[in-house]
Amino acid sequence: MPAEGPGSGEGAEPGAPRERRRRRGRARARTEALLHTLKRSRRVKANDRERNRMHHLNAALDELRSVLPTFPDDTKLTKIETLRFAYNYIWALSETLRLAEQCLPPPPAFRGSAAPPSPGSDAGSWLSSASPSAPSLCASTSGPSSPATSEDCAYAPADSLRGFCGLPAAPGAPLR
DNA sequence: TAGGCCATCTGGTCCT
DNA sequence: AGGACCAGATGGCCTA
Repeated sequence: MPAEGPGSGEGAEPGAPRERRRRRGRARARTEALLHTLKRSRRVKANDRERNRMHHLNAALDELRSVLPTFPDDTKLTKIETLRFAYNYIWALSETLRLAEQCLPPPPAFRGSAAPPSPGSDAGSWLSSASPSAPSLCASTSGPSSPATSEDCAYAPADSLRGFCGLPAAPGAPLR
Protein backbone atom coordinates (compact mmCIF):
# COMPACT_ATOMS: atom_id res chain seq x y z
CA MET A 1 0.00 0.00 0.00
CA PRO A 2 1.41 3.39 -0.92
CA ALA A 3 1.37 5.62 2.12
CA GLU A 4 -0.43 8.61 0.67
CA GLY A 5 0.41 11.59 2.83
CA PRO A 6 -2.30 14.06 3.71
CA GLY A 7 -0.36 17.09 2.56
CA SER A 8 -0.04 16.13 -1.07
CA GLY A 9 -2.07 18.99 -2.45
CA GLU A 10 -0.91 22.09 -0.63
CA GLY A 11 -0.37 25.13 -2.85
CA ALA A 12 2.57 27.45 -2.12
CA GLU A 13 4.48 29.30 -4.81
CA PRO A 14 3.76 26.98 -7.71
CA GLY A 15 6.54 28.34 -9.79
CA ALA A 16 9.38 28.21 -7.24
CA PRO A 17 12.19 25.80 -8.25
CA ARG A 18 12.55 24.41 -4.73
CA GLU A 19 8.84 23.63 -4.56
CA ARG A 20 9.00 22.07 -8.03
CA ARG A 21 11.85 19.81 -6.93
CA ARG A 22 9.94 18.85 -3.84
CA ARG A 23 6.89 17.96 -5.93
CA ARG A 24 8.98 15.94 -8.33
CA GLY A 25 10.43 14.08 -5.39
CA ARG A 26 7.04 13.32 -3.97
CA ALA A 27 5.73 12.18 -7.35
CA ARG A 28 8.73 9.96 -7.81
CA ALA A 29 8.26 8.44 -4.37
CA ARG A 30 4.64 7.87 -5.18
CA THR A 31 5.38 6.06 -8.46
CA GLU A 32 8.05 3.99 -6.74
CA ALA A 33 5.59 3.00 -4.06
CA LEU A 34 3.04 2.20 -6.75
CA LEU A 35 5.58 0.11 -8.61
CA HIS A 36 6.46 -1.67 -5.42
CA THR A 37 2.86 -2.55 -4.67
CA LEU A 38 2.36 -3.62 -8.27
CA LYS A 39 5.39 -5.88 -8.09
CA ARG A 40 4.23 -7.16 -4.74
CA SER A 41 0.77 -8.03 -5.95
CA ARG A 42 2.23 -9.78 -8.99
CA ARG A 43 4.50 -11.78 -6.70
CA VAL A 44 1.60 -12.74 -4.46
CA LYS A 45 -0.37 -13.85 -7.51
CA ALA A 46 2.59 -15.83 -8.81
CA ASN A 47 3.04 -17.45 -5.41
CA ASP A 48 -0.60 -18.44 -5.44
CA ARG A 49 -0.28 -19.99 -8.88
CA GLU A 50 2.87 -21.79 -7.90
CA ARG A 51 1.21 -23.17 -4.78
CA ASN A 52 -1.69 -24.38 -6.91
CA ARG A 53 0.62 -25.93 -9.42
CA MET A 54 2.43 -27.86 -6.71
CA HIS A 55 -0.89 -28.99 -5.26
CA HIS A 56 -1.89 -30.38 -8.63
CA LEU A 57 1.45 -32.07 -8.95
CA ASN A 58 1.00 -33.63 -5.52
CA ALA A 59 -2.52 -34.74 -6.38
CA ALA A 60 -1.19 -36.50 -9.46
CA LEU A 61 1.49 -38.07 -7.34
CA ASP A 62 -1.15 -39.29 -4.90
CA GLU A 63 -3.07 -40.83 -7.78
CA LEU A 64 0.05 -42.60 -8.87
CA ARG A 65 0.63 -43.82 -5.30
CA SER A 66 -2.89 -45.22 -5.16
CA VAL A 67 -2.29 -47.59 -8.04
CA LEU A 68 1.05 -48.81 -6.78
CA PRO A 69 1.07 -51.87 -4.56
CA THR A 70 2.69 -51.26 -1.22
CA PHE A 71 3.30 -53.45 1.75
CA PRO A 72 1.91 -52.81 4.28
CA ASP A 73 -1.07 -51.22 2.56
CA ASP A 74 -0.99 -47.96 4.48
CA THR A 75 2.65 -47.30 3.72
CA LYS A 76 3.08 -43.90 2.19
CA LEU A 77 5.91 -43.69 -0.26
CA THR A 78 7.85 -40.48 -0.49
CA LYS A 79 7.81 -38.57 -3.75
CA ILE A 80 11.09 -39.91 -5.00
CA GLU A 81 10.19 -43.42 -3.89
CA THR A 82 6.86 -43.20 -5.70
CA LEU A 83 8.52 -42.19 -8.95
CA ARG A 84 11.21 -44.84 -8.71
CA PHE A 85 8.75 -47.49 -7.71
CA ALA A 86 6.40 -46.58 -10.56
CA TYR A 87 9.24 -46.78 -13.01
CA ASN A 88 10.32 -50.17 -11.77
CA TYR A 89 6.78 -51.43 -11.40
CA ILE A 90 6.00 -50.62 -15.01
CA TRP A 91 9.16 -52.33 -16.04
CA ALA A 92 8.24 -55.40 -13.99
CA LEU A 93 4.74 -55.55 -15.42
CA SER A 94 5.94 -55.37 -18.99
CA GLU A 95 8.50 -58.02 -18.18
CA THR A 96 5.71 -60.11 -16.72
CA LEU A 97 3.75 -59.74 -19.93
CA ARG A 98 6.75 -60.78 -21.96
CA LEU A 99 7.28 -63.86 -19.83
CA ALA A 100 3.59 -64.67 -19.92
CA GLU A 101 3.64 -64.70 -23.68
CA GLN A 102 6.47 -67.17 -23.51
CA CYS A 103 4.66 -69.52 -21.14
CA LEU A 104 1.28 -69.59 -22.89
CA PRO A 105 0.16 -72.22 -23.45
CA PRO A 106 1.84 -73.56 -20.33
CA PRO A 107 4.29 -76.31 -21.04
CA PRO A 108 3.36 -79.58 -19.26
CA ALA A 109 6.69 -79.87 -17.54
CA PHE A 110 6.26 -76.45 -16.01
CA ARG A 111 2.86 -77.25 -14.52
CA GLY A 112 4.01 -80.51 -13.10
CA SER A 113 7.19 -79.96 -11.23
CA ALA A 114 8.86 -76.63 -11.64
CA ALA A 115 6.93 -73.99 -9.75
CA PRO A 116 7.02 -70.40 -10.82
CA PRO A 117 8.98 -68.04 -8.65
CA SER A 118 7.28 -67.23 -5.42
CA PRO A 119 7.50 -63.94 -3.63
CA GLY A 120 9.64 -65.26 -0.87
CA SER A 121 12.00 -67.42 -2.82
CA ASP A 122 13.66 -66.51 -6.05
CA ALA A 123 11.42 -63.82 -7.37
CA GLY A 124 14.21 -61.40 -6.87
CA SER A 125 16.48 -63.50 -8.96
CA TRP A 126 13.72 -63.82 -11.50
CA LEU A 127 13.73 -60.09 -11.70
CA SER A 128 17.42 -59.74 -11.92
CA SER A 129 17.96 -62.63 -14.28
CA ALA A 130 15.27 -61.42 -16.63
CA SER A 131 17.41 -58.51 -17.60
CA PRO A 132 20.96 -57.92 -16.53
CA SER A 133 20.46 -54.20 -16.65
CA ALA A 134 17.04 -54.41 -15.08
CA PRO A 135 16.23 -52.01 -12.31
CA SER A 136 15.29 -53.39 -8.94
CA LEU A 137 11.61 -53.18 -8.17
CA CYS A 138 12.48 -51.65 -4.84
CA ALA A 139 11.17 -48.15 -4.50
CA SER A 140 14.34 -46.79 -3.10
CA THR A 141 17.94 -47.48 -2.57
CA SER A 142 17.80 -46.18 0.94
CA GLY A 143 18.45 -47.94 4.17
CA PRO A 144 16.41 -50.27 6.35
CA SER A 145 13.95 -47.55 7.30
CA SER A 146 12.66 -47.47 3.77
CA PRO A 147 9.10 -48.71 3.41
CA ALA A 148 10.06 -50.63 0.32
CA THR A 149 11.43 -53.84 1.68
CA SER A 150 12.77 -56.69 -0.34
CA GLU A 151 9.39 -58.29 0.19
CA ASP A 152 7.72 -55.53 -1.77
CA CYS A 153 10.19 -55.87 -4.52
CA ALA A 154 9.15 -59.37 -5.48
CA TYR A 155 5.51 -58.99 -4.59
CA ALA A 156 3.83 -57.71 -7.73
CA PRO A 157 5.54 -59.44 -10.60
CA ALA A 158 5.61 -62.85 -8.98
CA ASP A 159 1.90 -62.87 -8.32
CA SER A 160 0.95 -61.52 -11.68
CA LEU A 161 3.18 -64.13 -13.24
CA ARG A 162 1.22 -66.77 -11.39
CA GLY A 163 -1.98 -65.37 -12.80
CA PHE A 164 -0.71 -65.18 -16.32
CA CYS A 165 0.59 -68.73 -16.21
CA GLY A 166 -2.76 -70.12 -15.14
CA LEU A 167 -1.82 -70.65 -11.53
CA PRO A 168 -3.88 -69.32 -8.64
CA ALA A 169 -2.70 -65.93 -7.60
CA ALA A 170 -1.54 -65.54 -4.07
CA PRO A 171 -3.99 -63.84 -1.69
CA GLY A 172 -3.77 -60.09 -1.73
CA ALA A 173 -2.41 -59.88 -5.23
CA PRO A 174 -1.86 -56.27 -6.15
CA LEU A 175 -3.19 -56.53 -9.66
CA ARG A 176 -6.91 -56.26 -10.18
C1' DT B 1 20.70 -33.16 17.37
C1' DA B 2 21.49 -34.31 12.56
C1' DG B 3 19.32 -35.66 8.52
C1' DG B 4 15.34 -36.44 5.51
C1' DC B 5 11.11 -34.83 3.64
C1' DC B 6 8.01 -31.36 2.59
C1' DA B 7 5.63 -26.80 1.62
C1' DT B 8 6.31 -22.33 0.36
C1' DC B 9 8.58 -18.27 -1.46
C1' DT B 10 11.35 -16.24 -4.92
C1' DG B 11 13.71 -14.81 -9.13
C1' DG B 12 14.88 -16.32 -13.66
C1' DT B 13 13.62 -18.13 -18.19
C1' DC B 14 10.64 -19.53 -21.79
C1' DC B 15 6.31 -19.50 -24.16
C1' DT B 16 1.84 -17.70 -25.83
C1' DA C 1 2.41 -8.64 -20.48
C1' DG C 2 1.21 -12.48 -18.09
C1' DG C 3 1.36 -17.31 -17.10
C1' DA C 4 3.87 -21.79 -16.72
C1' DC C 5 7.81 -24.04 -15.39
C1' DC C 6 12.03 -24.59 -12.93
C1' DA C 7 15.62 -24.64 -9.43
C1' DG C 8 17.54 -22.70 -5.23
C1' DA C 9 16.70 -21.04 -0.51
C1' DT C 10 14.42 -21.35 3.79
C1' DG C 11 11.98 -22.95 7.68
C1' DG C 12 9.00 -26.46 9.95
C1' DC C 13 8.11 -31.17 11.26
C1' DC C 14 9.41 -35.80 12.21
C1' DT C 15 12.43 -39.68 13.29
C1' DA C 16 16.57 -42.35 14.47
